[in-house]
Amino acid sequence: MGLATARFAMVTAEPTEPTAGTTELYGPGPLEAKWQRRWRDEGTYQVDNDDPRPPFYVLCMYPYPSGRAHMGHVRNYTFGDLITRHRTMQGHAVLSPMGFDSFGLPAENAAIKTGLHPRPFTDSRIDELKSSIERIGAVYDWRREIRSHDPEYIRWNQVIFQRFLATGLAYRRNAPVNWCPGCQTVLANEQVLADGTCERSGDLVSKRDLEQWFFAITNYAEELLDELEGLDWPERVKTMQRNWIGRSEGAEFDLVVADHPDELAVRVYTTRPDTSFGMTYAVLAPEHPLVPALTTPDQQAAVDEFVARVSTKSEIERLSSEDPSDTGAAVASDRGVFTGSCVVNPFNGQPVPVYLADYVLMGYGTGAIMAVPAEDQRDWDFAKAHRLPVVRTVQPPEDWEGEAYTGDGPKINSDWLDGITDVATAKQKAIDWLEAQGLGERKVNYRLRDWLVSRQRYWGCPIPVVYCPTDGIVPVPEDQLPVLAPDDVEFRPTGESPLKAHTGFLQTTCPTCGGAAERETDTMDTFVDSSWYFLRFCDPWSKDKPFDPAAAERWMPVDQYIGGIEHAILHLLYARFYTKALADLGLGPRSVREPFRRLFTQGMVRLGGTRMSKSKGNLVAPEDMVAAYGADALRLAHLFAGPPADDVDWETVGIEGTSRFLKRVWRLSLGEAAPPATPDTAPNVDRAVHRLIVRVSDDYERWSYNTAVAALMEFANLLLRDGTTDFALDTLLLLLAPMAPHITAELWERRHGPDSQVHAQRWPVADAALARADSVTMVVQVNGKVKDRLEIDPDMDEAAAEAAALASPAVQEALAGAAPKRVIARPPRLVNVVV
RNA sequence: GGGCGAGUGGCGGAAUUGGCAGACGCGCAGGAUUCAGGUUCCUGUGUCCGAAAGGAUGUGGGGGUUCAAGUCCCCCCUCGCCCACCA
Repeated sequence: MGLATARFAMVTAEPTEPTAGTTELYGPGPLEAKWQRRWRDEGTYQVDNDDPRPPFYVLCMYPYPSGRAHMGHVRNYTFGDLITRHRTMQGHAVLSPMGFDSFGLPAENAAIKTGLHPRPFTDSRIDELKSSIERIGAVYDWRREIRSHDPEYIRWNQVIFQRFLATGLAYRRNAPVNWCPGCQTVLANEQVLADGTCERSGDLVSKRDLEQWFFAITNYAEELLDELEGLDWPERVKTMQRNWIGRSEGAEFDLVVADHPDELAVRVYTTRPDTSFGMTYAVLAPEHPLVPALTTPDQQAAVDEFVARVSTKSEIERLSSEDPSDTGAAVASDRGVFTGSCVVNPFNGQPVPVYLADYVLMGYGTGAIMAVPAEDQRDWDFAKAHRLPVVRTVQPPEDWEGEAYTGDGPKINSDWLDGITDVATAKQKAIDWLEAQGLGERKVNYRLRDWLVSRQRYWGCPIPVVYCPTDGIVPVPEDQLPVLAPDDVEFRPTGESPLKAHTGFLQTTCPTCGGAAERETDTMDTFVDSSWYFLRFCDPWSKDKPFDPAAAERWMPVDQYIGGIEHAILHLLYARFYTKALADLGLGPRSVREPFRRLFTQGMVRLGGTRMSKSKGNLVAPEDMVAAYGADALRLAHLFAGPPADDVDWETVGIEGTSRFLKRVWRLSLGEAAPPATPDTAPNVDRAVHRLIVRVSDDYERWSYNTAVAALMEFANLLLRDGTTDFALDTLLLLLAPMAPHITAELWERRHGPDSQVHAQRWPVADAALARADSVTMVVQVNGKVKDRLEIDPDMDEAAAEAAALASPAVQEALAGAAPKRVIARPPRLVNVVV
């Protein structure tokens, strides 16, 4: 080999090169259309449930159909598609379905604005998105397509709901919700702005108690937490879920109300039972049911005023400390009020005053706490504002300058707990004592709350129940499902579901007694639709049940799930809950308790530093890029831009580079860019091919597509220098095929004839012996500075490497006669001579 | 306030186990081909000194461990994301 030879070969090859006029230039347009048509018409990526190959399930989170694809979609589906193609080449039966999360607010809002019914609006958006997904060459088994608003999908959604209802997993209860007086409807937390106003009407949102539907996800809190352990998910996502579930261990016990005619007790929850001797007051949530009983006549006016004020605050506002005026005692003092009553601390028999405060939430624990200002900063601030005493029960370190001390330390001021030197032991002892006295018990609490699933919206899956004056809540029998919303409704900007005004839908008969009854007009949260679509994909043709558990067992769990980090909590948690619940109900396979074995969260596409989005008006249309450079170049540009998990800024994505590379591959493959390798260069090219297979295969496994593309570029440059071989060109096409599927399909066909398809080939395997170079460069350092580079045998041992290094003239010169103090030989990479 | 990341040329990034920092690409500069533009090809491109050979320096800042640190440890700075009164 050698540069001189290669250059010479280039020069001699020149006269045989076709002139510009006869060279067929790389023109991605018609070629990509040809292959996309063929994949679709031949059903290349359709896969049957009885396929004998080992199964592999790859899934991108199904999209909300917002019209033509944007760059985020392109990035997402490029990853999914290349995995589908790569795993297929590795011999798997790859299930790669696609569907659309087609219910939701935007279509309904558009209907209110334009009068166009959400269905045609949504269907045309789906068509647009679907065709632009196909235009980037992403392939799916379209026979399995799911649309959330499909009546068949609605049917099974409702069947599952009925099973949930029958087993108590779905229930209806009064709950404090965000109520917008302007829209006359309930809002999701996400629809309430940070300042407590409605995102649509701008009105101040208040809290209201309303009957709502819930799913008892908290039944699964423990399992949802424990089974995170075994999932191959990004640590970040697992941590977010752990925090969201929020397990805490502590104790619950009663505080008896002092001097009260009735025998009343307030139950409190604490994670720090060891600090009980430091309790100097107690606090109830303003909504606590004992508030009326504990309020004394002289405090009545103050309590009423306080409760009224808190109820106008949204929960978001209450839990937020973003308001800068929220710090300091002056403000804290109006965040609570004395009830006039006292409760007795069972640990020391002392009465302490009972307050109401907005920092205590009815929805967590028991809605009441014992307050220990010395060991809780919130209690400290409140105590200071209300001039309540502070009693430390843990000795802070000598240099402690803070206020509440929450760290470890010896117990003080705590009677029989004094002398214990650590908090953990004291906690256990305090709980043991409570249990022995029959006052309370050990208790685990979760921050996670039951899932509020009802929405006062039209464009969603109807909740299939009726309300009968005699029979109460009656589920619509399964043989009458699906309950579908009527089309002839009027969309008006009242904020209320048009179903409420549709008497034909609203008025019905009770399935039990046959009397007049009213239908539920609420629909389900769209997160319900996305909580089991991946199971339906396994058997979307099922006519008698949501899906066949055996079919689901074959494919599930999803081997590779791909989506955005924005779904790290809600969607992924709900989907996990559904999978467990369906398994327990016998609707899903019992062996599958987790839906997604491996999760990848890809980064966002930004433009000029901000997130690309329609509302920001900074979209770069992928179609323009596809038209100018082709889908393959666009896919490669996304892959090459950086690590898939990182955000990318479209401004820095160099589609020029990947476009140039593909043109080069085109000319190389057609024998136009470089001549065949000579007997001198061929062995080197061969070794490079084997090394390339090792490197690129490894990069695919570890999602390092940017370096895989770099390796392929480097290899193409090598062929340009050293000449081509058939083996080199074929391997280049095979390794590139999942990432740039069109150009590789075309070039493979040209090289091997119409009966051979690149995507049907097996993924190449390197010969380790041939991948081995027969000489490698070893660096020789003196005191850590590079003095020489030696070409050595890759198997050279330490002694030989040391000898070779010391024999180097450059090293001898650097040593200047001095004897080496130490020689560190790490062949074949490096030798360091220390003087 | 808490948690998790990240900081490497003009830019995106590479360095998988502590072992030649800057692979690959963009951009830029010079050259070849071309009537010209585009395309394609070649050469150069961290910074400083130097005509060159070569030398010095260099991964946010400071310290440490090591023959050897972008990588490990400690402190600090900056940026990003998530959770934010959960008792």
